[in-house]
Amino acid sequence: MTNKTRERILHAASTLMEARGYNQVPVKEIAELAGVSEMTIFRHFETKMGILEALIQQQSYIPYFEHYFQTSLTFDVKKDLTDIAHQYLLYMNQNKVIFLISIQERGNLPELSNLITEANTNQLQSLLASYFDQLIEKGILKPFHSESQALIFLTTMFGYFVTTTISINHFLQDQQKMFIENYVETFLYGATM
Amino acid sequence: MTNKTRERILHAASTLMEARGYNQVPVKEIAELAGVSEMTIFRHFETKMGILEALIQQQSYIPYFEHYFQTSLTFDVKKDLTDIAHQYLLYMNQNKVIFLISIQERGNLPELSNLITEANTNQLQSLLASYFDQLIEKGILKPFHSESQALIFLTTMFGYFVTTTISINHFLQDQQKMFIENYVETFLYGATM
DNA sequence: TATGTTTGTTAGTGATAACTAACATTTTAA
DNA sequence: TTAAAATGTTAGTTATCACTAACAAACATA
Repeated sequence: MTNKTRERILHAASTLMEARGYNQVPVKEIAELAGVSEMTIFRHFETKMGILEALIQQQSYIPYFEHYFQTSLTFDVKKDLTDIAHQYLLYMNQNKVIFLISIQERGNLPELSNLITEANTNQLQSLLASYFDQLIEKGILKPFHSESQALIFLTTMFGYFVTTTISINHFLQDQQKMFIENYVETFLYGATM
Repeated sequence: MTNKTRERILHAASTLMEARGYNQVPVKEIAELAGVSEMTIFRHFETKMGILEALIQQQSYIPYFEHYFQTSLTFDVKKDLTDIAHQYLLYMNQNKVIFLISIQERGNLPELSNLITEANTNQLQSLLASYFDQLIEKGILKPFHSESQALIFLTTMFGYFVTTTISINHFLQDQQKMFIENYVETFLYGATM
């Protein structure tokens, strides 16, 4: 039962903190939603911060983008970029709670922001850039600065992620496919005639 | 002296809240930075929320993008888009504190998010879309769905804004010019040969 | 059944922070 | 100079909340 209790607590914490952040969710309320007593939480996690740390442990799964880039590329640019965009959003949505809390607690836990931005930019960006470099060599892409273009591509997807994350219904989740489709098209072929 | 005191308080509050948000900044600390006593703050603003409201009043200047679109367009697409991007970032940076707090307080003050996203998407997006429509008619742009393309363009700039806002030095401020330059280029002419 | 493990209950501690009250001091302007 | 307005000081109230202690109840498993 211990394990299920722990999961219920983490799930409750995640739900509440996604909506209201870390500081604004009292432990008592997490306990209520999880259907356990407050004491149980402290016995499991010691401190409130312990809950957050467990959440980070549980949610910030660092995907092997390396693996993806080594195995799943087809060098059909359109297909690849579309897929990368979806993969990226999948990853970011899994880290949504942590992302939101990292903004909120940026004063207290600056390391948290890095968890997101590290993987976000550093890792993915350089992988994407070297993919672009390969395409440049193949004569498919223009000989631009690949790092800059990777940054542009990921920045757009990041903007999409943030928009869907902070505003409830600003644009709907099932518009995602269309957004990516349109964006990849423009990114590759431009808006001009 | 009243006016200067008020300004000093608001300035101190803005500085501290930009770094650490609303809840995590005690009134006492705002008083210290402003060089006034805590009582003075309460005499000026009644409650802590009063400070935030005054900040919103002061900072969320809603720019007349309409005016801009009516007067400053040259229909040199590259030039226009570059300029629009800069204008947009200027606007967002003026609302930076409010943007950050709106994420943090999204549980308590959901209306706040709208201040940003309203002007952000609704107003600017449709203005940009109709600009695109004109360019499509002129045969300069492809006959795509203008709203979608406007969304893409603004989403990228929004992503850039959020990145520079939440991570201290993720990419530097003076890279802005280059980022916009690169992005406009790719947006217009695409990444492929 | 017996025993150890997990959970519940209750009452309380200590820290923080928003906000108030009352009075003293300084500053401003006529 | 003098009165009013603005600010400072201090001491305290109240509420919230993380966290603890001690004991009781439920539960699991051997």
